[in-house]
Amino acid sequence: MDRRQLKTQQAIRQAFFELMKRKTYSKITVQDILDEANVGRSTFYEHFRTKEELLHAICADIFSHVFCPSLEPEMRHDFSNTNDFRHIVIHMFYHFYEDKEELKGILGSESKEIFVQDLRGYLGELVYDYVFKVYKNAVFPEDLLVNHIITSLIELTLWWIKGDCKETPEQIAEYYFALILPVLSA
Amino acid sequence: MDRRQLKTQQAIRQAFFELMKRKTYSKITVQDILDEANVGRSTFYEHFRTKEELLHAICADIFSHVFCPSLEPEMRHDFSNTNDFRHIVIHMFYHFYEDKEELKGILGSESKEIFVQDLRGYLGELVYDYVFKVYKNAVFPEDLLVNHIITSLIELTLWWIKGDCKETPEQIAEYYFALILPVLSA
DNA sequence: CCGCTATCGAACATTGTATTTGTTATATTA
DNA sequence: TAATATAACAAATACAATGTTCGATAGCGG
Repeated sequence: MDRRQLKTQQAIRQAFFELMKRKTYSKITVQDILDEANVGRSTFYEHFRTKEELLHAICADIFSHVFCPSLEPEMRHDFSNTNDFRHIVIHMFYHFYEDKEELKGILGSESKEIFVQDLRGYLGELVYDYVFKVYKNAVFPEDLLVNHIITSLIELTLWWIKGDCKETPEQIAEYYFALILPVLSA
Repeated sequence: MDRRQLKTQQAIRQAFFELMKRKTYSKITVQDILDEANVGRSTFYEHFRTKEELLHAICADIFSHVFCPSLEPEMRHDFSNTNDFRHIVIHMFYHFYEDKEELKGILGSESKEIFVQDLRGYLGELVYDYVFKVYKNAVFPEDLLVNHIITSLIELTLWWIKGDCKETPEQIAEYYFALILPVLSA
């Protein structure tokens, strides 16, 4: 990739994070980003169609580390050992901890919704596969249960990051399974 | 209140709901509302400072029925009998069922966030009081638990309405407590 | 070194918000 | 029912932000 493109991509992303320390997502204008990143107007629009597309790209960056397929080939699509899912969750929390500062910005404003929406996408299949290895009873409708398991994970994440990640990733994972396992084995 | 004011208030609210059947919240412009409601521009701004303020007002309308203080004086601030909270929840689902159509519109677009935010406000104290009548163990941090109980209620509501309220209010309430009671008495 | 292309920046069209102003219509109350 | 208050209205306007276009310039890779 052309160095120039790379440079502006980085400049824009960095500017975005910088601005997020000071302003709320919806208050940040494209112009703000251009000024902060020292990038021409038309250049920005050659890279991203809208401000929202930029945010999606940034989320994708984050998730590409979190849900990296290559790093954990053996723990995918095999939940015969229930611990695999536990490992993935812990792994996720570790990565979120690394991106703590950026995430605090994103989750502290309207951008939260987009982040959550994207995260839901990634967790969807994953949780679905998991739940039906563990879940035996037919107390709940399938999708209600899956929705609750996903939602609980997401909301716990939000709570954790909002509170500045005081607990360790392992501790948070413990909390998570303490919240959902009683339901799965009701 | 002046009949004229009442009339425009109703016209605006009704126009809003009508538009929500066709468009997403963020796609609805003030102009759309003016046209649909047959109301002058300046008139609108004499009633609401912004479109968002209108939405808050509409949410307040809905919640005023749901969390009506006068209707249930005996079941407030007394959770010595745990069933009181159960009744409030069922009562809530009943009202949401009545407002089903409107809620589907609101929850089906960006307006969801504002609705949820407002609902959180109403549920906050209520759930807090409830949880610590029931909860005995010190497995979770207080606010984590409260957050989870509130969130689960909200997300279950969203799931239910999105799915067109196929279950009865009582049924949904059952699901809710089946989701949270195992956690509270872990 | 040459050709390709990314960047620049200014201008522009567009859309939407919110305010202001003066006029008209409709309530309330005396 | 007449007088007073005030709500509704239309039109004009300021303003803020988005997204597009275009010709010139500078930097990259082969």
